[in-house]
Amino acid sequence: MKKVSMKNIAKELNVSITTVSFVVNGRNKEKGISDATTKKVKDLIEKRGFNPNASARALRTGKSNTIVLIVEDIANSFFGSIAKNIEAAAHKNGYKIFYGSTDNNNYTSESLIANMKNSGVDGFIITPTDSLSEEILNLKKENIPFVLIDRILPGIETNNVTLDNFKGAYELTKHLVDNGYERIGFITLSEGMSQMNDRKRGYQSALKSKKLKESYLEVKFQDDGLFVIDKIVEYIKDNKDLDSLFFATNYLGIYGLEALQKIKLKIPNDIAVVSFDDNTLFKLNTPSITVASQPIEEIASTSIDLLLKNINKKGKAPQCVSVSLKPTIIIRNSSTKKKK
Amino acid sequence: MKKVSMKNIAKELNVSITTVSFVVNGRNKEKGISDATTKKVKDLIEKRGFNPNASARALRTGKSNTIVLIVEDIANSFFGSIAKNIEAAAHKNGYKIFYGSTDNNNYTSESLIANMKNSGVDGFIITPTDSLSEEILNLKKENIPFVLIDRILPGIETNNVTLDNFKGAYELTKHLVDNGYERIGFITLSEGMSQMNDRKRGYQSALKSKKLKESYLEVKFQDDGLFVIDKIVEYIKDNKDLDSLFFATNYLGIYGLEALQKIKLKIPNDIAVVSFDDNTLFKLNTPSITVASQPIEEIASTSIDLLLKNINKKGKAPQCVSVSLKPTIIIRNSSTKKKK
DNA sequence: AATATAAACTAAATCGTTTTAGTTGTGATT
DNA sequence: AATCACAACTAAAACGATTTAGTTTATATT
Repeated sequence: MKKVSMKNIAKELNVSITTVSFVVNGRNKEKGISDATTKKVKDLIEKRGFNPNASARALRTGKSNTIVLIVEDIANSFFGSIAKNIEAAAHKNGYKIFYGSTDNNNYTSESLIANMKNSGVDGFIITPTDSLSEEILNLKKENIPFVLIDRILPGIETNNVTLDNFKGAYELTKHLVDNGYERIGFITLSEGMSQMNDRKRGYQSALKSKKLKESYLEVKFQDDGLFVIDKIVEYIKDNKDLDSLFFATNYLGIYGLEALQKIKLKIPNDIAVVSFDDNTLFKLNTPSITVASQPIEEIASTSIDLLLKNINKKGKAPQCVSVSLKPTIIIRNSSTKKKK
Repeated sequence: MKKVSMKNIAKELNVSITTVSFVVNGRNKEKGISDATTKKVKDLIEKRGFNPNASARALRTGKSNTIVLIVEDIANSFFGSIAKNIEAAAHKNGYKIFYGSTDNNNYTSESLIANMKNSGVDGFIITPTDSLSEEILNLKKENIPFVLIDRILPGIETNNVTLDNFKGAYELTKHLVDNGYERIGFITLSEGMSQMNDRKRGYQSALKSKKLKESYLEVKFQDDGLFVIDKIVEYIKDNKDLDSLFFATNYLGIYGLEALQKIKLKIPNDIAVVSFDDNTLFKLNTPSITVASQPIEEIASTSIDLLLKNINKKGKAPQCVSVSLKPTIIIRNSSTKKKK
């Protein structure tokens, strides 16, 4: 059961390794290998079950047909779905995918990128953490193709595909306001990532037009779930005048539901709820939750397309393209008209 | 911005490539490189930002520090969480992870494994589809380390870590019976994967001791969600005597909740519900759903440990070890005592 | 002075491909 | 008979590491 290489095949057939290589890569016509020889080689390859060694190929060509997907958390349904879609497209195009979760930790992100870079990957799709600028600039400098998703690094020009977070948050807030809610609490992360900032701006902008007061609870991404739930409970108790809550991201929304369950507040009569990001839980919850939903398939397909385009034109002018996709507001039962 | 290789470093310092290699791999003491030379090399490596080329290394050593994780569906929270935990352990041990989703499709699984095999990966963690025997036997024959998770292939001895599915299903069914339910519908997949078969046997065994009648709905994994929901609705309507439902896997449970919502049946008064696999939705649902929960961290850590152990003892007697982990029954409000 | 021992280092082969710059042989053209 | 064109093929370098089997130099031992 010894390894079968081009060398073996060539020797057994009394042809050169070059010939075998040409046939393997389908360049036999182009390179003037006769049909007879081509067939001979193909047959033996089939018989011996030969498969080219990827490391040797990558070493020689400098191309590994591998891309890296770095997300915040692969166990989160939003990123899981993105990963699923990106995977499908990648495999269809002959690429394999390394993945990694950052947990929004900057150090993790850095070492993830560093490690992968050494592995000679062809490109990156990255959900950046907020202080990843240096690593990202390095990627640019080294001319390694990459695209940022979900959020960007302000001040750095890159390929990126994001959501129009401002619009989503504005419309979600506007929906609450239109339904008569006046004290809307905004629960978000304290880390200053661009998508969160944009959502905050959207919320603020919608309030400002009606001259309503802002109210915030900020938690850390790293905080333990139970701790976050307690924080939310505390926040609600400390702000009795709140008539509605806006959760800026899906897991905050889920923690929020747990918190409200814990203190037995009824949605929407005691307090209305809206959240960013859709998922099955929000759809099936009693009551179902109003959300700003992201076009996951589109995010995935756009980003992988963009990356592959960049990989293939390697060397050419590395133009940066920014894609902003539109959210869909899905109105459900957690935010029905406020009863006076 | 040209590539920096050992060759460059060596030339610049007037030492041999060998010396550089020894230092890079921390074998300087062992190989009798003087402290002065070692420092000199280390300093320049730092200065130039040298990183060894992974392809060259893999080509020469036959080891790529890469493993493959093949799951049913990375977007499913169960597999997403497994992936997250495996990833953490892998990275800690210096391994990168390729991932792939099979969607329970045999052809996809096969080509996934074939592709990855050529990439010279060090090992596999696989959620096998039901007719993957040939590929798996090939892996054994080629002496490539792998471990099966979640389910096994009957008749093939492998490394594997699974749940005691019989026990979980038995206890979940027993719980329903103890609470007075007598007509329990079992909703499962028609594909004959081992974990599903075991769950079915557990259900049957629990019914048999009380001489209760069995009742089944089988759907295909590939079926569209809306179609499955309709099937469940139809099944309930056709079997008016059902007083409870047992969903054999988490997404079936979720479809089940959608179906019950659609026809406005109240849990547990109209019909009780239990499901395999826990998740946030089941916990937060109104009412919360009774489940058999799998020890995800343990599944992940056990399987990666087992795989790494196998990779490291390569060549040694390839003993097959089977680990069966215990489920936890979490009793919630969807299966309270039946009212007569 | 010859020899042994140890410390510090290195030349070159090797892994399995791809690719450049050929070579060889044959038949047609002058 | 010499030249040319073309088809069919190939030798060998290169990619960037690891590793074996050394070599060289200095010091200690007889």
